[in-house]
Formats: sequence, structure tokens, C-alpha cells
Amino acid sequence: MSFMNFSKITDYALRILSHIAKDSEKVYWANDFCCKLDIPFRYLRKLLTILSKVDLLYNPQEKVRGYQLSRNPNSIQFIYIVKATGDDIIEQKCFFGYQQCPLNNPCGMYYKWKKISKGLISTLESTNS
Amino acid sequence: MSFMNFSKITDYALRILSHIAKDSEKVYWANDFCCKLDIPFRYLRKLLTILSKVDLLYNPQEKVRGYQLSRNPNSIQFIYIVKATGDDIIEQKCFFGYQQCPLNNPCGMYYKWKKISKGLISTLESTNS
DNA sequence: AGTAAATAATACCAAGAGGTGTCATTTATG
DNA sequence: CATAAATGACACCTCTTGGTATTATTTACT
Ligand code: SF4
Ligand code: SF4
Repeated sequence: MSFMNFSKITDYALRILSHIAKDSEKVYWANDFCCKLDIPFRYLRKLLTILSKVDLLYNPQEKVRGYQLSRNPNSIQFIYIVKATGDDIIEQKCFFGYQQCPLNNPCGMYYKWKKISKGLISTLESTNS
Repeated sequence: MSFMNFSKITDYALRILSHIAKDSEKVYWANDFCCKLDIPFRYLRKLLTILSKVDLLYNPQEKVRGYQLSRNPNSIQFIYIVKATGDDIIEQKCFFGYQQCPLNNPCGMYYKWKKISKGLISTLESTNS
């Protein structure tokens, strides 16, 4: 029952990385996020380890707790976060949800949908955390 | 794991109504759809009764089987179908998925997201089955 | 050293979407 | 009228996402 939505996990990842980017020198703990970002604490903790594994976050030093961005915030495009958390941004999806187009020629929605899709993707590519 | 997707039921409804619109005089049976439109038969049957109840389809005459559009195909905008099958197209959704914006001022994504959202909605409004 | 706190790992749980099976009813058709 | 086919209604199932609980481990701090 949704349309222009990311999955929850993507929403949360975007919130976290965007929040960290505001002060990317600081070392953050799970506690720093949960209240401000409206993410259930246990789920947040799970998510943080996921983000570490896909190399968006890391523990800054050996034997030190907490998280930082794994690289310069300017180089983390939103689209990378979206893809890393599993949302499939497909360049051109069928408006009717067909896996395989049953038509021989593009239907009336083909170009309109493509245009929207392109705009969306380029926005996600041109913005960073 | 999805982004620019409708729900399955919306996809199916779009396929059905779009298919009927090609020859809106004909009276259709469930059988006419399932093979061509790639919808599981039992689910299709359930969906057809739903579409009848929300007044997108109707049984053309009393005591006659089958389905037709309930009105002129030109007057059935895609956005109406999308809404009727439960997908919530909200005029302006938060990019980060917040229910309530935690910021005082619009964030960097506000206007970009709004623009995409508007384009999407106007496309769905300006196209019909 | 000893305790508190942060994290990792793992299993489990809940709700909803998508899909199937069954049976009863109703109409078409011979 | 009798039979086949289409439909409606309803229960049930499965899989994924989102979320919780538990336990163990590791580091910070006194
Ligand atoms: S042409 Fe139309 S039906 Fe075919 S894949 Fe493109 S959007 Fe889908
Ligand atoms: S300003 Fe940004 S964070 Fe606030 S509701 Fe709009 S998109 Fe969401």
C-alpha cells in the first residue's frame, strides 16, 4: 500500500548517514541516533552493523566503539545508500509491473514513465549525505 | 525491496482496465484476462470483484455475466485506479520517511522531492486507461 | 581488577501482501 | 429441465519486512 516510498531500512539509513554528515568528525554511538531519528533502538543497532558491513560506516579505530562515515560525506551519493540497503532502483521499470513486456512496441506510458524515472535517479545521484 | 513500484494489486488493476479500454464495447470474462495479462487466475477473480465494488467495473446488465468499464475510458485517469486499489499517493512525502518532520525548516531534499512528486502525480492525472 | 556500557550475533515474533482451495450460487446453453 | 461454466464468498496459506529478546563479548572507566 505504498508508492513513492523507500523501504523502512532505506529511510533509516538515509536518516543516519545524513545525520552523521552534519558533523562528520564526531564519533557516534547508537544512543546518539535513536531519539532524534525516530528509529527503534534494537532495530537501529542491527542496522548499524549492516551499514558497517556494506562499508558505509566503520569503527574509526581498532578497539574503539562508535561509528563514523567510512569516507568523505560529499562522496556518498544518496543513490548509493538506497542501493546498499536493498532498494532496487531499476533504470526503467514497466509502468504496469510486467517483468517481460508483452507488447511489440512501447505503450503509451513508456516515455512518460522513463522521464520520471530519469529525473528521480539523477536527483539521487546528484545529492549526497 | 522496492521503490518506484506500485503494489501488485495496483499493477494488475492497471493492466485490466487498460486492456478493457482497448475495446470498451466488448463484455469481458475473467478468462479473457488471465493469460494475456499475466495475473494468477484465482487472484484475478478476487480482484475483479474488488474492482466492481469500487465502481470501476460493473456487470453490464442484470443477469448477465462478465465485466465492462463503468464509464467512459477517457474519464478514468490512472491516478484514480491507483488510489482505488489502495496505493497512497501523497502529494508531498518526506524523503526520509518521517511522519512528522523533525526539522524547523525544509531540508535540502524538500524542493527536489516535491518536484519529482508533482511530475509523477500530474502524469497520473493526465493519462487515462 | 572489576563493573558498567556498547556492540555482535542469533533466534524469534507479528503483521500484511500476495496467492490458493473449496464450495455454493447463478446464468448460459443444449 | 439438466449440465457446464462463470462468479462470489470465505478460509487458509506463505513469504517478506519490520521489529524484539537474549546472550555473549569487548572496551571504558573507576
Ligand atoms: S512498453 Fe509499456 S507495457 Fe511494455 S514494458 Fe514498457 S511500460 Fe511496460
Ligand atoms: S523538510 Fe526534509 S525531513 Fe522535513 S519533512 Fe520535508 S523532506 Fe522530510
